[in-house]
Amino acid sequence: MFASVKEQMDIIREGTVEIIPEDELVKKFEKSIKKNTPLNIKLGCDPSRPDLHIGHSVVLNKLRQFQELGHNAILIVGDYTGMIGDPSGKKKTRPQLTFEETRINGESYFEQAGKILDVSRARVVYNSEWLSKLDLKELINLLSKFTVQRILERDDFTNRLKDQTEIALHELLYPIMQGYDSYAIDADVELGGTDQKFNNLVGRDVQKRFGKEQQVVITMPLIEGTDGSEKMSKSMDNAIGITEDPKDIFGKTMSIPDILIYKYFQLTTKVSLEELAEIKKTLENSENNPRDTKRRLGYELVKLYYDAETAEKTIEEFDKVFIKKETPDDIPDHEVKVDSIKLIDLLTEAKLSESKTVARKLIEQGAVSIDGKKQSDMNLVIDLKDGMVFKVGKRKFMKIKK
RNA sequence: GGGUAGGUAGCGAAGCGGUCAAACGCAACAGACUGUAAAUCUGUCGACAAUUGUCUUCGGAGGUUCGAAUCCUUCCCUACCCA
Repeated sequence: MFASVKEQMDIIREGTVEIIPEDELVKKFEKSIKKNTPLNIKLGCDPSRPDLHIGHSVVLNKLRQFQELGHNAILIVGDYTGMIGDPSGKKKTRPQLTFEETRINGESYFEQAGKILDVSRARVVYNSEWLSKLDLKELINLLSKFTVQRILERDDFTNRLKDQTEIALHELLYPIMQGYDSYAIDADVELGGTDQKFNNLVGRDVQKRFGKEQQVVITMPLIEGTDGSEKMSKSMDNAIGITEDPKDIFGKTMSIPDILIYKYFQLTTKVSLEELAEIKKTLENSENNPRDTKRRLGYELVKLYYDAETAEKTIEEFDKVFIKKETPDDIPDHEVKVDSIKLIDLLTEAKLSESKTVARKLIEQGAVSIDGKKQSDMNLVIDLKDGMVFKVGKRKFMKIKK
């Protein structure tokens, strides 16, 4: 049984940037109710970057809503395109994946998405299934339905032409291949970030050219990463991974700029609309410390990807280390076999610093302490004792184990 | 195929024979401060050794020179214009 069209629309519309076109979605819902068949909701996944971060969760959350409304979630792993290798980086050609890698990554993607989706009711397909069967004749037929101008309209390409960065020929085919995926699985709706708008619209074109019903494209906002300016991505090193340690999820959340707090709540957590309104009010009142709201955000995220208990513990640890500046409970051990060692050698060996030179600089800057006592002698030789606690910077700790 | 402009540290970008381990910006790291791993300010930011030293870096390989990121040869790569 499906909910009413209005109910479904209200839920789906929430948080989206665009629904193209909205009236077609209404019609699709109507038809689905009348025929009592679920809609196919497509989401493409990139198997070259199998680590999901909370930026991906925005779109996955929307997909989950569709699931909850009784529709089919279809995850498409772009293994075929992954095997060809997408050199979308500026200079580096992306390493081409082997067949095995795409499978492993695909599975890992699926597993991670399971933290958000109901995977037992989701379908995963690999696009090699149909793309590898296209022969040149069919490919040419497919390509003949598009013009260079149409493909170059895409912002990315336009900008790259302007910036004089290379565009590999096959990159031009990507949108068409992705569009072909929609045709192959009979997608009714395709979800994606706003950056995928163009690609997803091409899906509509492909379906139309081949005489199929066109999909509705729903775009979701992209969120900025922890640096607050660039879109969250692993390559920008500003992402919060959903499989990261609770303390990293929490800590990284605490490092986002204050202005992003609301957006994160809205797009990456499951808090209700009422709570959202309350959070907004809290943030607008300058008497409140944004830190406290941010801390709640971190709590919500840890709770989402772990559980409430872990979230409580994480918050306690954070307070202890960063607000009260105490030593955390859980410190990694470093096993030593010798009785004494130079401090700089120890720090390097234990990976608390990258090199001895860096270790020296850290000591010079007063970043190193042993059992709470700041060390300033870079030639210091330490007599190692079991249980000694070393601290480097604000968050690197190590306990000696003999 | 012809022409032009380029390839510099994590990225962007100066330098165009010695004073270059290489300006500057961003990122990163550290310190101070702070209601936060926000913001702001200060510092560090190739490696090794130590108190002004040594070694490896400026697309690759050779060469010229007392001395090269800087000049020459050659190769590889990229963008743009022309065909």
